[in-house]
Amino acid sequence: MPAKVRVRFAPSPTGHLHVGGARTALFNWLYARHHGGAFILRIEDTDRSRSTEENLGAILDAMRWLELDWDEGPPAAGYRQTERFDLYREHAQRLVAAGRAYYCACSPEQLDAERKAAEARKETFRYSGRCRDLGLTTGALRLRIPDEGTTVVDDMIHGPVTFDHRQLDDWILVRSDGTPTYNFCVVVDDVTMGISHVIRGNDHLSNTPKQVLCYEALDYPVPAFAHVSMILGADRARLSKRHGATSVQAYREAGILPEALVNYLARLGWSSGDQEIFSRAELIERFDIKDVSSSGAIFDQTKLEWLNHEYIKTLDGARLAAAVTPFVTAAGLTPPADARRFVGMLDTLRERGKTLAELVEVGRFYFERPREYDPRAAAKLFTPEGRERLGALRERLARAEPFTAPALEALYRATADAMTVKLGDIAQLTRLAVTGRTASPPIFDVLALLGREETLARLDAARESIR
RNA sequence: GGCCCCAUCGUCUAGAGGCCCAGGACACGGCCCUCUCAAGGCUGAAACACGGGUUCGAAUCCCGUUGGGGCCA
Repeated sequence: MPAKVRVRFAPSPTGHLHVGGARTALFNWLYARHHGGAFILRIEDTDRSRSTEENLGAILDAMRWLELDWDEGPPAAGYRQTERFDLYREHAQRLVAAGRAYYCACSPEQLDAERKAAEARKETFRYSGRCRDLGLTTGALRLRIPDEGTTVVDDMIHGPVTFDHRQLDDWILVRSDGTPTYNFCVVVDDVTMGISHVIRGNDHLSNTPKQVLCYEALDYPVPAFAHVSMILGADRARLSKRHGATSVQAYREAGILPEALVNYLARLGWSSGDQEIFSRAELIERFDIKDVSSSGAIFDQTKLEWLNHEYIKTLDGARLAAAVTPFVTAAGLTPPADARRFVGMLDTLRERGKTLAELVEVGRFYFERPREYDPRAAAKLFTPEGRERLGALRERLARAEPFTAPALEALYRATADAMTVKLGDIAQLTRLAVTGRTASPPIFDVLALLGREETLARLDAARESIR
């Protein structure tokens, strides 16, 4: 029987949740949910100078927004590295006692000189191991690495990766000031938390043999590893701020739906046949770490927006309304009090905006009267003749019964015939008068949603503007 | 610099020796639909980095080159 699956995501609260981190978290989460295991959240906050509570809060918030719920982790105690120093100290002592680690008193200057000398000889610098058998009791604690042989990391994505011990240093576990190093904390944490599978970014692959040797020195079973490729910018360099938005929060603020971001991130480097859209349940069912690609993937915002649009098009009306409301408010507008009317408006908008923010932009006229009319269209349509037509339309609309889209369309078609003009002529004229623009949802839907009173008021205002 | 990882359309990918003169999706072009804009339907252009092997046969296996990325400094 395979051991119970326990995976973890370990962000540093030195910034917001990066989309690359979010994808790593997602893969861990999916792996846990697929196998009925546990997903653990651990906070790597040993870098006290750059870690803040605000960042931690923002990360937890982003995780919750993505609905990546954790089975263990904050706010429970013991899931922050700053709360675990006793554990690191204890394990360091064990290694010393077992003779697997030793103190090194070499000064930085000495090491530096050796490094320069090695460079001068065109050799790779590697710590000499001078202090190995001195039996020192202070200084930096180093792990004793075998001189010969290799360590093979059997990666679930990359397969076996061999590292020659001659390339590895006796690396430092604890600095001379007593603080444990990152790689050592990670090993101790993963071991003490019973992590079975370490799914993390590709940037950690090179450090893995050092960690494996540390597990072995500690006489602990080595977990399985899966190194996921990194997310790249358009220039194939690691995705960073200079490429634009990188944080989950930024996408949230841009009006991306969490299910769309999850779907996009899952599909970035992972696939299941030709399928593009996956519900969360399908993702959990289909996800297999073995299907994750070993090559880096460029973050394509255009495709994210396409996916977001797909979700916007199919989202339940009430949920869409709830999701859009903060964006309406943020634009300084107010959604209609009548929830059904609001949903009706959104139904005409959802095909026309790829993000929640765009929905508001494209449907702005629903929430406020046009402040101005498209100048080019106005020059063409708001003529004395246009004014007259608007007047005729106004009279008919005042009597239209019922004031519904199909009825209004019939009315307009009859009117066009009576005026011997094309439907488009009076439809565009009306659109400009009511929305101020030349593009909008079907104009009859718009009029019906706005209601008779508002429609007539806007037609009057438009006629007023024609002088 | 040393070590490690990676390499299919512009992008995300399918492909685990013959099903592939390479399939899907985004983006892009055309046509249709149409009160505008969208959405939708149909359709087009677009890739196995290069060079050697192995094999009857290679996008798929091996070696090298080139290019990109990462880690250690």
